[in-house]
Amino acid sequence: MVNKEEFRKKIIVTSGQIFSRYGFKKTTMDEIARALKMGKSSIYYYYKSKEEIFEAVVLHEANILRNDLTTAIKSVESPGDKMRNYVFVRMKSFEKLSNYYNAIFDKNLDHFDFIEAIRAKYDREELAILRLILYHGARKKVFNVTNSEYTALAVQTTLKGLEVPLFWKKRELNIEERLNGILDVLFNGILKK
Amino acid sequence: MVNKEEFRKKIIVTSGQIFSRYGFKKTTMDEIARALKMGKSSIYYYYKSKEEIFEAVVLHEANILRNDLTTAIKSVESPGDKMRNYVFVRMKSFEKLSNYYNAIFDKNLDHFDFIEAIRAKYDREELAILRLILYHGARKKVFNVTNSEYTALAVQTTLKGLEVPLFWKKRELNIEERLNGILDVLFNGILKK
DNA sequence: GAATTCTCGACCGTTTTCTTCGAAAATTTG
DNA sequence: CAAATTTTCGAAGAAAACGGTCGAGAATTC
Repeated sequence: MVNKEEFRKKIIVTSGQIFSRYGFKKTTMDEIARALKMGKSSIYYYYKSKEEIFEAVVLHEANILRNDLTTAIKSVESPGDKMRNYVFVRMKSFEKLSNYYNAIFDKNLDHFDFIEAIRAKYDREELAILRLILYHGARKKVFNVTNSEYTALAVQTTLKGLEVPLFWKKRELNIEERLNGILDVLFNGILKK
Repeated sequence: MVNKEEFRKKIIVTSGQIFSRYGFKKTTMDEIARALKMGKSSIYYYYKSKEEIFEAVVLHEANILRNDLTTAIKSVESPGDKMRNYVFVRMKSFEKLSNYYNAIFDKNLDHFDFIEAIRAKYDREELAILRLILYHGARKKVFNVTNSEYTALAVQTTLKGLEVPLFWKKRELNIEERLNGILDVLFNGILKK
């Protein structure tokens, strides 16, 4: 009884690994059960469906992403580094998460509107973070930003643009290169000369 | 008619990408068809079964591996570099190929003895290559090898040992580190002092 | 315009897959 | 220890997915 919540978490972590590798549809309950070394039916004692597990996994993963991002920007001082760290960690994490999306956009997007909810929430949070970074950068006279609100939106749009190939093509290997290029442009348009 | 062989190749390349990502079982004919932008039944005009496609893919991939290996050892001069290149390219390729094996060793190994045949053939070829590298190294007085035959076998055994975790564990991230360590040991036991 | 090559949707039989259920372990409680 | 509760599991079902077939019809070649 004391370990029940703990075991639910173990299920999330374990099945999360499989989901991230194969996506929602291609991951079977048998696989999850085997990975947990337990009978398949036992899982239904903790979660009532495959979808419920998936939901919990995505939520968990989203929280990890949030955490990674905040520690990434806290780990450096200068606004430029903060921005660079944020962008890199974000895109790296999305590369990992892209499998979840590929899983969903197969045909079933009807039932998975909870993902859109998470997404919307994180869009707002991201905007706030970006705005803060930009604002502090402007205060420190490192960035040349008059309206951090609008600029944050522009940056976010760019980042979303980077996500697109992650959905469609399976592997665009030059993503790191592209990131550097975009950061370059971003900074040279932003930094005080 | 002129493009038929060409199209067969396109099928191999495309489905090869999917196989390498999801393995044999999790790859569906519908997916392959969708990726090729063609009706599922049309594929059966070119190949008569999923297994036949898979067989062609593995053969194709094996040839690419052979090519990569020969160019890798031709690209450098010194025996030490040749050996190092060979080992690295081989292990990198096997990491990519490991999905095929994971696909097969689910439960169905009965029907896939053609893989064992390829494997055996490449074992022999690999032995020949290793023997040659060692032999030339010894001739150039860089390696201290008296019997290149036996030493080649020893090296091959080590490389096979490295494959094992690729089968069982999905991701052993420190494989590159391990490779360096093994090469270190190998060279320090081989190089003339 | 006939013959051949190629594509495709509809469909079939089988297998896979998610989920349920009831009963048996295992554990806790009285 | 025995009753009560919690946790595990094998068997089984209902539905979906899957590999593969077939015949008809485009598209191309002759």
